[in-house]
Order: sequence, then structure tokens, then C-alpha cells
Amino acid sequence: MSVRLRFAPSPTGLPHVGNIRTAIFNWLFARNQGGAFILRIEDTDRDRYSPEALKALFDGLKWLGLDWDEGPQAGGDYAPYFQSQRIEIYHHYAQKLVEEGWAYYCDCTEERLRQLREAQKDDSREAGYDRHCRGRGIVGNPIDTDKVIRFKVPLSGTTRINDYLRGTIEFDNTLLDDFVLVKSDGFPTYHLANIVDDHLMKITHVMRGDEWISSSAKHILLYQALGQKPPMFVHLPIILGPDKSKLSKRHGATSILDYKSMGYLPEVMFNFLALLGWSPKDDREIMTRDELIESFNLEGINQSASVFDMTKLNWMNGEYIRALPVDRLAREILPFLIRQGFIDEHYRPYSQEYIREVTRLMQERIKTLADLQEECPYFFNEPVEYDEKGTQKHFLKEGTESLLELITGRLEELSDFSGSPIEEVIRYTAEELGIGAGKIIHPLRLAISGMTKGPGLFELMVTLGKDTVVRRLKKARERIPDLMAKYKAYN
RNA sequence: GUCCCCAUCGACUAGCGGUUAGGUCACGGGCCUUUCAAGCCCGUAGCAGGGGUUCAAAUCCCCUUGGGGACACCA
Repeated sequence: MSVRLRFAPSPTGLPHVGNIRTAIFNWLFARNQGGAFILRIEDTDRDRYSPEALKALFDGLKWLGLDWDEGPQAGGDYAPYFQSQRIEIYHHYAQKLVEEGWAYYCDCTEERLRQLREAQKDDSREAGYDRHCRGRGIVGNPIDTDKVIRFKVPLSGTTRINDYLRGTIEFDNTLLDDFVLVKSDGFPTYHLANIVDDHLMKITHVMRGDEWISSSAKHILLYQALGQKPPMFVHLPIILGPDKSKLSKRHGATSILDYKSMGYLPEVMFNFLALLGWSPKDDREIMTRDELIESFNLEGINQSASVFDMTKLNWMNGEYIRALPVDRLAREILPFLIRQGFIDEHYRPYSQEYIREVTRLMQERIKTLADLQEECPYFFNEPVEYDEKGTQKHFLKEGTESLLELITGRLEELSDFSGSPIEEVIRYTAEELGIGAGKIIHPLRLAISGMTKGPGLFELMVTLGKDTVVRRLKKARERIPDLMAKYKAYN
């Protein structure tokens, strides 16, 4: 029998990288085994439901290339895949459980439950529902808004869950309270809906976050009551922030779409997340989607939580960026340049060719698609200020003005403003003046870009073009007296 | 507080009784070089502690400690 895996998010917030990692593992295992990957939307919490979250979820999955064989938009033999559209199914099972004595109606008010909790807080003894209605024989209907249906947890004994990674885990039944199956709004809780659907949809492996371990005893009990065989559980270790607590909003970006807008490539997020908590057991780090599918297995999943390391993510993104064909990279960078206001949709005021050149020059110098703004604004804007350290080092020497003037004049006369003639002019001048070429190159770079780092100067000049270069050189020369005065005053 | 899970360099990890404890990121040094990157070379750095079992323990067992998670009419 082939495996059937599901990813069952609830659309209550933006898709968290932790959940996405879970989706990736499920997807990878399904693809590795030639099984099915099912997307099921657990939208039974009508208070927290958010259409934006649902859209973001689809966007995120599609961005990463996590296609589903069954689910919303795809359909499938077990449709519908929105739990909110399966209410009657849950009611049927809930009613059956009540009739068979596994569950009961409860009409305790919120107020009573609140007081109960209050009293238990001081007492510090058993927590949870006190089973007030367990023996009252209340008759009802799942749609009744003044009642809930609770599961009748055995008063003694232990429940064992079998986890693929951790073996058998035991829970004392006395620790469990009579949890709610159907809420007073008629919607099922996660516990009921999840078990019913996993059974009906013939899910073979439940791969989900670690945080579910403690509830899984309830799930086993439900499977038993329903006379069903539980699937294989694979509880995945959670993802931590740098401070080792569960990765959350306060650690910064947590939505997969945040990473998209920060300039990370989808294949990087996929590769990186796949390696967070799973290892191919060899030394590979950069792995293609196909390699990941081919290598993925349950044995490689780690048992301990792992820290989401942005530094390594940056490295990996850089690796992928460098490996990309220039044209593809330029295309990926485009939306970022537009967003940053450097160009419009038609490359104006520049050209596709210009953007391609900038991309080519910057390819090995950026870590994210958004880095151009920081790394090389001079390709799009005139430098308004000059790097401070650079200024002190390269602009304040006697003779810098005349040097710039000399070079500017010679460059202006060049009819062929390309790499080697430019280099020739500079090297010749250096020789003529009896100085190292660096003595000319550094001040020139600063004058042209305002920065002390960047692509090779000659390439940079060619890309910017003669007019721009000459204009910036003249402007820099004019400003040097001011700069000298300013820095002299400080020193 | 109760229950549960986890424990190898700062981070991600390999190791599944016998290894000089390996790789990657980061960090430090060097090479290359017009700067910054990239690339290449080298290096610093780890089995939480204590008991067992065994000829032999990072690997198996127990305890301690530490970290994390769960304790809803949320998932």
C-alpha cells in the first residue's frame, strides 16, 4: 500500500516557517515513496479564521513548489478538504460516540468552567474539566448551541502512543481530562476532526510538530473508541529561535513569505528547511529538489530541536545566487529594484541590458535579492556623500584635486570608453607620476561610487558610461576643498 | 506546579561499542588582489555532570542538571 501524507494547517495566521518545514517533510516523504500528498485546511476555529492567511498559505506552498495531489483546487476522492465543509461528518461520528457511551453531552457554562479553573489554580491539584456532566445523561444534538460533546476518558489505565522517532510513549489516563469533541457552535475541535479525517482520508503517516505529543494520547483514545487503527506518528522536533525558545514573531521574520520579500530564493528556503532537522547522513549541504526527494527518509530525521540560523541561510542564498545564470538572476532581482524605486516595470530610466550588467557585476557580492540597495546604490543614484574612512584615506592628500582633474581630462578624450583603454590610461598615468595604480584607483572609486567597495573599477566605469563617470569625477573634484576643510576642522 | 520530549564545536549536523570524534555555517590567520566580495589553504572550537553495564562507552541503562514543549468550547 502506498503512503498517504497530509499537511493540515489552520488558516489563522501567516504560514510559519516551522509549519512550512513540516509541510516540506511530509511532501518529501510522499514524493520519495511515490505516495500522495494531501492538503487539508483545518478551519474549524471560526473566531481566528482569516482569508488572508489562507491565501498566504497557498502562495507560500506554491512559491516553494509544494504541489498537492488532493486538496483545495486539486480536488480528490475524499473531498471536501476544508473541514468547515465536513461538519455533518463530524456530527455523525460524535453522535455515534455518544450513543456507544464513549462521549457525552455537557451543558456546563463558560462561567462555571472559569470558576472551576480559578479554584484549581489555588489548589494546584488536578487540572482540567471536573466531569460534572459525565453521569448526567444529558440528551442533545451536535448543533445545540448550549451544549458541547465531551470524550469520556477512562478513569484509569495508561495510553500508549507509538512514535516513529521516539518509540513508545506512555500517558497515565488520570492525567487527561474529558476534552471537548464538538464545540457549542457545532464545529468540531481539532482532536475530533483530525482523527476522523485522517481515518477517512486513509492517512498512513502523521508527521506533525512535536508540540502535539502531549495531545496524542487523546487521539489514540479516540482511534480506539472509533475502532480504528492509528496511523504511524512522526513527531517532528520544533524549530527554535537564536535564544532557543520556540521560533516566534519576536524573533523577527517567521512567515515564509517574509523570506520571499527579504530576497531569499524559494529553492534556498526549500533546501535550507529540508536540512533543518533532517540529514542525508553524508556531507551534502546544497541539494536540488530531486536530490532531496531521492534521499529523504524517516531515519534521517533528528529528535532534537534545532535553531533557525539566519547566518547559514544567508550563506546558502549566496551560493544559489552565484550559481544562477545572470539572466535568471536579473529577472529575480527586478521586482526588488522596482520596489526600491530604482526603476519602473520597463526598466526606466535604465535598460534591461544595464540591469543585466549591474547584476553580472554584483552577482558574487550579494547574499539576497534585496542587497543591491545597500551594496551599490551608485548604479542608480549619484553619490551624495562619500564614505568617511575612504575620504580621509583617499581624498585628503595634497594633489588629489589635480590628480582627479588630470584623469578626468584623459578619460574625457577616450573615444573608446571600454575596459582596456580605461585601464591603460590609469596605469600609464600612474607610471608617469611614479605612483602605484592603487593611488589612482582608490580615489577614483570613491569619487565615482561614494563607496570603497564594489566591482572592479574598470568594469564599473564601463557600466556607468563615460558621461556619468566624467560628471561624477568633476563633482568630486569640486567638493574636495570643502571636505578637506571639514575634516581638518575635526582633526 | 504536573506530564511529556530532548541533550556532540557558538549554530546545523555525521557518529548507531573499538574513529587522531568527520563535514557545513560563523569566527581567526594566510594566499590571490585596485577595494569589497568570490575562490583556495590552514586554524580555534564539541561528546552537560555523575554513576553503572562492558575487555572497551559520544554510542547501552539509571540519576542529576540544563533546555524545550503541552496542560482551552485554539489548532
